[in-house]
Amino acid sequence: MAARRVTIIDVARRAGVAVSSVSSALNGRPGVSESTRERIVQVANELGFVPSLRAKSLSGRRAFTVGLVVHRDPDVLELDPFFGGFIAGIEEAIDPRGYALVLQVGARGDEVHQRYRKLAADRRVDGVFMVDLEVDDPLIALVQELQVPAVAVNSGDDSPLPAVRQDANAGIRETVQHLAALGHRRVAYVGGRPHLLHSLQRENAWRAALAESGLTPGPVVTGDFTYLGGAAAAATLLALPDPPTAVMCANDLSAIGFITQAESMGIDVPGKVSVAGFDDIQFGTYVRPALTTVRTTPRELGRESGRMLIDLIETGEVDDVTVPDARLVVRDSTAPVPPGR
Amino acid sequence: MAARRVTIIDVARRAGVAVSSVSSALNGRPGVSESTRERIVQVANELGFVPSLRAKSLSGRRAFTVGLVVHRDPDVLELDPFFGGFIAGIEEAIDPRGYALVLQVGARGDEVHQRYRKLAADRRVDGVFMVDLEVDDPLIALVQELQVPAVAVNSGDDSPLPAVRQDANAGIRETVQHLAALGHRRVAYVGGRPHLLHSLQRENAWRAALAESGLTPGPVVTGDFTYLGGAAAAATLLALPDPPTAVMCANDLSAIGFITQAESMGIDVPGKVSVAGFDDIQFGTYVRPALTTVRTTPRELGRESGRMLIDLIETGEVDDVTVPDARLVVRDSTAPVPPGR
DNA sequence: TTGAAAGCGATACCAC
DNA sequence: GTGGTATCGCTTTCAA
Repeated sequence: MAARRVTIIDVARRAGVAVSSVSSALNGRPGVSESTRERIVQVANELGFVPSLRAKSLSGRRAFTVGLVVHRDPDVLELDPFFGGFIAGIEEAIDPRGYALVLQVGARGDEVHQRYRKLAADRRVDGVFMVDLEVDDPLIALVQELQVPAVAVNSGDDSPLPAVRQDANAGIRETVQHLAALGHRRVAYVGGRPHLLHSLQRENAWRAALAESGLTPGPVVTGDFTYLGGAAAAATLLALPDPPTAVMCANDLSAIGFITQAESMGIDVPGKVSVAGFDDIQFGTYVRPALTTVRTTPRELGRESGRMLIDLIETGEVDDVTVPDARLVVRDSTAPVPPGR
Repeated sequence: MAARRVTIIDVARRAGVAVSSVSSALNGRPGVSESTRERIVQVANELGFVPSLRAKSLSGRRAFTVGLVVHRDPDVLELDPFFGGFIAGIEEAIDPRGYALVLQVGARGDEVHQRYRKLAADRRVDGVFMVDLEVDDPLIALVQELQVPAVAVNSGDDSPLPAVRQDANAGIRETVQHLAALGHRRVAYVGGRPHLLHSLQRENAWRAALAESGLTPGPVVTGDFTYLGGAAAAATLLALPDPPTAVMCANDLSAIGFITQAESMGIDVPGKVSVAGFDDIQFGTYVRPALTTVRTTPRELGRESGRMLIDLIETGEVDDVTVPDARLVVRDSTAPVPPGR
């Protein structure tokens, strides 16, 4: 049988002080002389006192827990480069501060709503991360209604929620400039799931960058961030009477799908068409040709999000944060425009 | 400002009964007449009463939370086919029963130990999942010492912990039989990280299956479950004076690495060498040739693990469970042995 | 500065 | 059956 837990009362008794003094001493609150504090700390260590999280939660009205609801199909999750790093980053930030992460997965929209409602009703978490935000996402209104502290990841500039962002613009601009410098004038775009905010952001960045380079947008295919979507886009774009000489894809997975499809159509990459991705997944370094892409840093995003959320929970306010830009990584899937095009 | 929470006292007052009766009524405990129970439930609904999880935790000595500590590098996680499905499965099982999952990530061994210790000291979770078990894993002793209920996933047959297993034997036997039927006599093996229990299990299964088919084991390369490891194994095995005509890899990722390396050495797959993987990751269906592999079902494992862990927490004992066997999926990376070999 | 006592919101035991 | 109350282990007022 487990020995009875050492409680704050044991510490108080042993140190010959009141429990309130122990509490103040151990939580660094004022109201105890330095000498008693030292004695209390000493005794607490001797006794191996660990304050009960449950009791703290009940009396302190905090769960010391934050939540992440992943609105995605588990199968999609398998190929997702974001969450592993993001979660690791969150952990780095919250663990030292005594918080833990509750993770929930749900594919369907209504399901996700229910998760948030339940999380809030149970007061299981003190705050939540909002990722994969959609345009006019109803979840934003939901967490506001629920009064749950929340930080948004890569939300729009007009986010009503505190936000941490990694700007895609810089990386995409670099990519477009890189392609332009290689002589490409007809640059197509393979988008991601259109209602997702970051799909829009990326596409807008692409348009803006083209304009800056004095180019007009090439054909655009609406994709879905999947391998198969990228392959389908290749089938469409490369069958065009005047096919693009370069393609920017909304993520690496679709870029890889695009490349595979192109090659199976006998169209060489990057000989006939240059392809660039976005994310910098590991597979991008393994495929042939190795993928030119924009490197994002989910771990930094997670770390900053975690820090922000806890600051928000504990102080009630935080400033938005921007992590260093996503940057272009040039590999082998982009090359000078073929002669005669 | 958030309205004051509706408590059990409010419900009791409104229903004109004692709080203890409300508690009994709402938790389906005996000791209340059917009529008062109905009235209480009615009132609770009217008032929108949601019992406080925090108070329940403190008085009921349960956190209604279970933990998963992932002993892995976040970068590796990115390509891992297991956790997405596994976590989704856990959730399916625990959410309806009122539990949530705390996820922690840690790469270094001592770090992981500390996580478990902290989880236990804080009593943050009521139980934990043990995955990626190593041979003579010290974590098993740790959770026993810590007295934390735990279920082991794919542990050895002599596990001191309740376990849920998916047998790799059947699938690997099928694979070997498939290769044997194609005429292969010289079947190599590319292993996984050697101290991991499931690496051993898979290699043993391979040996046993070969023996059953009357074949002697081909060359074995110790891998590490990575793409690069698979590629390195190909470089080694295919440079042998008498190279194998077929290779079984400990997982799909290394199989894909193997294939890529083989082809870059000008050795056709499956023309010159057949390659089979293990896991059935999505990429396996995208690569050319599409990968012959053994399909595992992490989601089922998660679901059963979740169910078991909660049963264990609530009843103190459970029986081991075996989910349906991993099965062979034949695609294009395996073919008849080339003539003359 | 220190200590006593009132919450926090349930569960569970024990009278009646 | 039902109602009162001690208990879980802290935090936080408020007197002394």
